[in-house]
Amino acid sequence: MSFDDLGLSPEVLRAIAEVGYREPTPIQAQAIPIVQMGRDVLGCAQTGTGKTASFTLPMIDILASGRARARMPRSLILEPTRELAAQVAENFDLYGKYHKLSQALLIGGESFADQEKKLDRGVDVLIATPGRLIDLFERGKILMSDVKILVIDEADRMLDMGFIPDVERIVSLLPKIRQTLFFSATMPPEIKRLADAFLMNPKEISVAPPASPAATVTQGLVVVQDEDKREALRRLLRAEPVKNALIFCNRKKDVDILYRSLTKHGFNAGQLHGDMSQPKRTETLEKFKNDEITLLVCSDVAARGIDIQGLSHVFNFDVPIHAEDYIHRIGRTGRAGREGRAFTIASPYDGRFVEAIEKLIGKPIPRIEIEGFDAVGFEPDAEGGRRRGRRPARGTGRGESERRGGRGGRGRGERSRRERAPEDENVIAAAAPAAAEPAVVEERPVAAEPTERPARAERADREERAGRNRRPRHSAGEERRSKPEPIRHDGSHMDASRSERRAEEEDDAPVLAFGDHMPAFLRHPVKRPASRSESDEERDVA
DNA sequence: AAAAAAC
Repeated sequence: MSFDDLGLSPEVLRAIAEVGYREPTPIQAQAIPIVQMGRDVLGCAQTGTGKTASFTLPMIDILASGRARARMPRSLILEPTRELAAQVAENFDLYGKYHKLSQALLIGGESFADQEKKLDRGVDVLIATPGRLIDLFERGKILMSDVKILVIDEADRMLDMGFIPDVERIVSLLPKIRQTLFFSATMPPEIKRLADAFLMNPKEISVAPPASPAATVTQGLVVVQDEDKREALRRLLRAEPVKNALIFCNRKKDVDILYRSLTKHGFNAGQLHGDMSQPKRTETLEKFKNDEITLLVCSDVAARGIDIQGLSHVFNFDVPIHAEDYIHRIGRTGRAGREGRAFTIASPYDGRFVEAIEKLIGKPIPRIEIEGFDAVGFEPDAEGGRRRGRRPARGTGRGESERRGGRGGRGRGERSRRERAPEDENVIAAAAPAAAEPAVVEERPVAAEPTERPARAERADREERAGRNRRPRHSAGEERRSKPEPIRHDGSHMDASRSERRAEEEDDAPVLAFGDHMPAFLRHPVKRPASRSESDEERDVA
């Protein structure tokens, strides 16, 4: 099967060839002829299957004849997130290179003026998120009466995000006679109902059983104490052959904390979540795609559909609460038949969430071990109910750390190994991966000898920490750390007590006016407003 | 429990 067999125009074929694609993916092979026939499509496909091109390619040819009138777009594509909308727009640029189609990207967070100007000039392709589209419609900037093709992408996600009323409203504004392409990774009853309402005699296309991660993704899961998660992540990052990775957190606040922690530890990281300004979001994603940033800490804004060429790894710093999100997240890697690796860091209280995920994907996620960490199990669900706060009440932290005594994964790693029972062949020795390409973030293997913790290293560790505190805060912190920091390969920082680590974390918070000698009891992070869209700027000021 | 999306 080749693209030449699909009846696409020479112009589109030329654009495809220049991008380097030769063979259509299964969904493209199935959907393109149907779309060309003008039929409705109900596509059940995971992201990463080439879904976007399955509608952009034939749409370009269909729209090639005819011209758009002012404010009357000829086609409309609805996307759940701004990033996805932007990605689809890029797709039209790419494959529509030899056509003169006009397009407009209507998303929030950007100026109205440019979008209105484009609408006035007339657009063949309108790509939008629901909110901004409705806003512009209510301002009288758009007339929907000429829309011939409607695409609803990621319908299940629109449902999750509560966009369905908006979508229904938008669809009610469109002509009844039109072609509709409806895509969803899953088909819960509510989505089926919508599909029935929007589509006429659709051709159903299903390319991968929903809820099954790409077979090319190697998965692993490790359970550690909450307070050890960052350390566990760093070790994984150093042990794995990471080219680039998405690191998912469940909360925006934690995205920010983890991003700063990783940056502090010398990793080349960026962050992406919905409280950031749109320009910053766009810029960060661009940098990640250009490999200027290696690790992107993100919320679920990036969980679905975002297409990053050759993403080597996905890490779940938090277990996703909704099992489907697990599939979406790890589906960012292993795309287009490539290999990908996905690791999940669970806390002892995530048992039931992990269970739900394993039930959904129909198999257990292989447990891995991280050198130097004790194997921790899940707490029974009863206790999970009153999950301990992520940040225990603050004291000086001293008593806590003393009670914990010399906890430190190191020295007890050996013992943990006996826990491995059920599926030894599946155990991924995360700390000593099979020789693949070397890690970008860390070339040397993580310490293998879990025996003694040299006091010298510990002291150096403390001094280093203290030194960092004395160092003036740079405003250009990100640039300063563009290269991984080649320190502490031996995992000596493992034994930092929890209080030390907490202090380290508070170190991230902007501290005003106390200089270096602020008393410890005052070292609380500044309480910030819920919206932290300017967090980067705040940090620079601090 | 949290994320996303309009101002």
